[in-house]
Amino acid sequence: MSDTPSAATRAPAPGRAAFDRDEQRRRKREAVLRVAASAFNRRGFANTSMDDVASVLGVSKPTLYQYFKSKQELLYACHQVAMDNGEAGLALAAAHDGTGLEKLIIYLRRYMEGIFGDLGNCPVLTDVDSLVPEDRANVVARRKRISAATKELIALGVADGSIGPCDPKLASLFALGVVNWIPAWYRDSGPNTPEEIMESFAALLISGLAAPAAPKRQRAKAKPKA
Amino acid sequence: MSDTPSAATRAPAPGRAAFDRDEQRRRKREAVLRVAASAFNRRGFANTSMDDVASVLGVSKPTLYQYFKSKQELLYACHQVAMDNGEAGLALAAAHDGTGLEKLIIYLRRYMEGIFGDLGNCPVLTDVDSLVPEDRANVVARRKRISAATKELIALGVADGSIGPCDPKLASLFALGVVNWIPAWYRDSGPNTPEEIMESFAALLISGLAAPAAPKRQRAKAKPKA
DNA sequence: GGTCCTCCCTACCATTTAGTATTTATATTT
DNA sequence: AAATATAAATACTAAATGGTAGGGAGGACC
Repeated sequence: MSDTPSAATRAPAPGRAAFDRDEQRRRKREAVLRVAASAFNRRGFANTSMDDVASVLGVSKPTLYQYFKSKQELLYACHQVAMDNGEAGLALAAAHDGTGLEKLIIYLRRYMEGIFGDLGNCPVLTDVDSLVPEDRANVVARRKRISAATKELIALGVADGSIGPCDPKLASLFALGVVNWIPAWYRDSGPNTPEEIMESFAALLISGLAAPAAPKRQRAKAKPKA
Repeated sequence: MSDTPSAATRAPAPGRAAFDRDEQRRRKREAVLRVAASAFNRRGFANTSMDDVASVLGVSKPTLYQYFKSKQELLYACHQVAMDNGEAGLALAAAHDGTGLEKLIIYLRRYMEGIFGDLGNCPVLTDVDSLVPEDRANVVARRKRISAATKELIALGVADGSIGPCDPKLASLFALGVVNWIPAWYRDSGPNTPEEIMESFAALLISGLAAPAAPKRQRAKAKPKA
């Protein structure tokens, strides 16, 4: 106590220790999120208890509360990851210089990659109602922007002739439905790889949306079965 | 009061009174199911309490238990209605004499009609886990049959040339995803009528699946918006 | 009028589960 | 090595909610 242990002694590398700790903490937090997302996705948000999540991780429930202050925050984080994927796809599409249809497919591919990714295998976005009102408003608004951007992409395609005449609003709901429904049936142990699925779906979307007289009519080389 | 209005008037059809009672009971049961299905669909099964359902109907909770022995039975009934719609569509498709693609569209249209119908606006089929094990097995098995039939319809179309080469399994997941996702966004108060939606989606599915060189390449006469 | 029978409601119970208070172990710093 | 801060476990609280028991109101039939 003769000397207050503050400044001089902690100076050498006080930051690194803190950094390592923070890094570990960050990783643990992510592990919690990953497990929770997977469980929420498989069994539903309300059907998954915090004890369930904890037991999968081999820890006890209060531990989870060191990383997320509530179950709802966990759900909120899941929603954000999913929306991050959507926005990443939109950014990719914006960066690509091509037709509206091409942009749309680039976007949807990226979005699907997120869905298949460990973390992005995120909760069916249905459960907006379980969120805290403030978070809900946030999620709804952000999702609305993503939806609108999807619609705009399709409208662009219709305008430049790469997409056949259609109602962009309905066409976007069509495309997003296909993609959003994936978590409902996809299982890692299933017969198809994410790549096969993305390939097939992209091809189906392309042929579904492409303008009838489109110059290059792509179709995935499907494996004939019989 | 001199004459009890009972006997004479009731005598002619004593059975009718009983019938009316049963009929009333049946109607009440249906009302419960309708309200519950709507609530489950909107807010999720687990987020909807029996008190919620009861209060919408203006009755008390125990009353519900006169028509359904448990909340899970209510969910089971919802699943059955949805599957009834699917099977009705399959029957319609089987009765139609045409290409695989035509059959598929007939089936999916009927299925969508069910989804838009008051009652068929049924719970996202996701919540299989909330069912009693026995019911769950039943639902899973029946759904698997419907899924398989959908796949078969597509395989038929591929075989007869009305549908382009593709993996029938993935194509069926594609088509069912579009349709199953509808309850997630459709609202009666929305801008589009069920007919418009069905028309658009059918057109998108047709052009998405039809064989490239298909003789009659249909495209819905979309209303050009601008 | 008396007796069912049907229906529904007011409590109530029991279970599940989100979240917390308190204690114990672990690692880091001086 | 002592001290401190962090992390995690045990044991608990409180609220929500599925489901039930028992009673009361009203019509139907003798």
